[in-house]
Amino acid sequence: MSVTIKDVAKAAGTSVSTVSKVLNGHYSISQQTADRVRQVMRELNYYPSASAQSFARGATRAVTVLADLGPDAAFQNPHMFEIIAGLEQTLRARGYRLMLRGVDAAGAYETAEDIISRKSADGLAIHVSVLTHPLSALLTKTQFPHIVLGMPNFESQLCWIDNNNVYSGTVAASFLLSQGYGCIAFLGGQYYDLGSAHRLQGLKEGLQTRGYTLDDQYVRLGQSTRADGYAMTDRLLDEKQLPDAIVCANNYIALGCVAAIQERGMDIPEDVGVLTFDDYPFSRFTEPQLTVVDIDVRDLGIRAGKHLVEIIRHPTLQVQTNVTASIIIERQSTRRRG
Amino acid sequence: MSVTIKDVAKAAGTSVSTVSKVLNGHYSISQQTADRVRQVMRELNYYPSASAQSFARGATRAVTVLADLGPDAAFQNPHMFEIIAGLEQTLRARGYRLMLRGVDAAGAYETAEDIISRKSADGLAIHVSVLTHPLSALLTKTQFPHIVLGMPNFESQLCWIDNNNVYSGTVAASFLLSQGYGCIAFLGGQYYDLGSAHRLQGLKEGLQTRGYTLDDQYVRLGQSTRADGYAMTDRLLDEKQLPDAIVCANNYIALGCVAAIQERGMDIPEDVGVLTFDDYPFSRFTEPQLTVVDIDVRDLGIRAGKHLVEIIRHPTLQVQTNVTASIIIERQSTRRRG
DNA sequence: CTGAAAGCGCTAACAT
DNA sequence: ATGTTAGCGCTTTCAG
Repeated sequence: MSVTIKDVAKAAGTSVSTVSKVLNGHYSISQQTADRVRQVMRELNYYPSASAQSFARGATRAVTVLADLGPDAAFQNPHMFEIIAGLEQTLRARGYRLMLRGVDAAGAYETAEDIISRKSADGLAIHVSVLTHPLSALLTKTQFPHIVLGMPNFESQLCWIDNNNVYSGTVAASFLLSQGYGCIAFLGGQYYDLGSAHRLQGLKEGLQTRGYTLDDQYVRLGQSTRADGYAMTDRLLDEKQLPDAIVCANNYIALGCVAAIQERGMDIPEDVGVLTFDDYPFSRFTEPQLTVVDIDVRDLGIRAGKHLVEIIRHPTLQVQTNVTASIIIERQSTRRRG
Repeated sequence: MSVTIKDVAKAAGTSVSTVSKVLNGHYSISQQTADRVRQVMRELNYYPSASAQSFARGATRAVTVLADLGPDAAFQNPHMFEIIAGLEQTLRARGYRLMLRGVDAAGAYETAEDIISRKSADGLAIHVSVLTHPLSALLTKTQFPHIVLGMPNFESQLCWIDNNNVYSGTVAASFLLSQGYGCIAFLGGQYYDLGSAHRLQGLKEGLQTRGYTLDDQYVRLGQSTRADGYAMTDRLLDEKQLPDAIVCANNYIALGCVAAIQERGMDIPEDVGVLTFDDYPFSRFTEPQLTVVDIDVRDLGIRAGKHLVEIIRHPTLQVQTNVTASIIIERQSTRRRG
C-alpha cells in the first residue's frame, strides 16, 4: 500500500490529527512542528488520498460542467469551450477540479439530480443551451451552488452570467460614429436570436444617444448563415441610398456580406465599412480583415468560476446577473472617413 | 443528513451488504430481494454517495485529461476539444467521468504525479502537446493507465493514439489521380511539423505506387499560416511548368494558396485543383469550397476512451499504436479532368 | 499547541 | 442467498 497519514504521524512522532492540520494549514500548529511534518512528508513521498479527503470532508472540491457535447460541438461552438477553459483556469487556481459532462436538454435534469444527490460535485456550471424549466426548479429547490453560462431565456431565480450584448451594440455605434460613419445598416438573426437582438438594440441606443438613428429599412434579419448574409447584403445594396457602414450580428453573416459587396466591385472600407462581433479565427481570413467588437469569452469563463467558488463557499450569496465588457478590435474593414 | 445505505437496509429488512450488492449488481442476490431493495431505494430517494463509493472502492471511476488550455485554445485548436468531447462520450457510456485539467508542458509532470499519487483519477489522457520525457518516464515507471492523444515525437513505451497522416496522404494521392490530375504540388509546414511531414510522405508513397512522382521543386515548406501559404503558392506559380493540383498540408496554408491563385486570375478547379486536410468549418468559407481529406476527430476521441477504459480494467494490456482512417470530402476545389 | 477518538458511507472478505 | 464486520484514510470535535 501507499504511505498514509499514519505513517507520516509515526515517522514525525506526532498524532495523525496534527499531520492533518498541517495538511490543511490549520493555524494552531507551531511553525516548528509544521516544518518537521512537512519534511517527513517529503521524505516518505506522502500524498494525501483525494478520495479519502473528499469523503471525510463531505466535499469534493470539484465542479461539474453540464454542456451539449454532441458531434462537431467543438467546431460549431468553440466559444463554449473557451468559456469552459476559462472556468477551469479559475477553478484550478482556487483548488477546484473541473468535470465535464455531456448532456442534452432532455437529460440535463436527471444528470443534475444525480450529481446533486450523490454529491459528486460541490457545484454545477450549466451551459444555457441545456437549461430547462424543471432543471431550473431543481436548482432553486435544492439551493445547490450553480451558475448558468449564458442568459436563460425565461424568468428564474437562477444565478447566471453572460456578456452584455446590448453594451456591445453601443460600442459598435460609438466606434463607427467616431470614425465618421453616419448612415449605418444592421444585418442580424431572427427575433429569437437574443444575441443578435440585443446587439441591434444596443446599436440603436448608441446611435440615438448621439443624435443618429437606425432606419428600419437598414435593418435586415435572416438566418445566421453566410448565404443569408450574402442575400441580405445584396438586397440592401439595391437601395437607392446606400449605408456607409454595415454592422453584422455575427461572423457568418459578415462573410456573406463581404462577398456580396466585393462581388459588386465595391471596396471595403472605401465604399462601405463592415463591422461584426466576436473575434473568431476566420474574422482574419477575409480580405480585408474585419473590424470586430469582441467579447472576452475567456474572461466570461474566468468570472463564472470566481462566482461559482464564491457561491460554494457562501451558499447564501445571491448573484443574479453578471456581464462582461466588450472591446473593439480595429482592422481593415473600417476606416476613418472625412 | 441524507439517507444512507443503512437506512435502506433497515427499511428493506436486510443487511447493508445486501444493499451494496444490489447496488453493484452482484450475482448472488435473488431477484426478489433485489426488487424489494430497489423499491425501498426509490421510496427513500436514496442515492449512494459518490465520495464514499470512490473511497471504499479505492477507485474514482474518473479519468483526467491533461491538455494545454491556454488563452484562445478553443479557437485555435477546436480539434483537441472535439477529441475531448469524444472521449467524454465514451467514458460516460462506460460509467466513467471526465475531469479536465489545464497544464503546460512545464507543469504536466508535477500535475500527473499529483494525480497518480493522490489517486484522484483512475486514468490519464494526455494531449501530446504537453507530453515530455520526464512525464513519459513517470507513466512508464508507475504503469499508470494512460493514453496519449496524438503521436509522441520521441520513442517511448507509452500507449498513444493518432490518426494516420501517412494514410491520409495516400488517400489524397489516389483521389487526385483518380480525378485525372497528374502533376501534383505539396505545400506544407516545416520538418518538425510531423503531421505535415507524414501527409507529404503518404502523398509521395501514394503517387509512387501508381507510377507517379512528386518532384522536389513542387514541394514547398513554410509556416502553417495563411501568409506563408500565399507566398509559397505565389512562388510556385512562377515556375514555367505549373502543377495541375496543389495539396495543402492544412487549412491555413490552403487559405493563402486559394487567395494567391485567384489573385493571379486563375480559376479553381479549372486551372489548378486544390485539396487540403481536415474539415474545419472554414474549409467551406472559401469560394470554391475546398475538397478535403478529413479525419474523424470525434472518432479518435471515442477510440481513445475505449482503449483507456480497457487499460484501466486490464492494466496488463499494452496498446501501443492506434490509428483511425481518413475519408475524402469532395467539394468544388477539385474536378474530374480529361 | 497537540492528541485521542469518533465517525464519514460504502465495499468486500468471510462466515453462515 | 444473505449477514457480519473490518477496514478504506482522512477530518474534526473535544480534551488536555
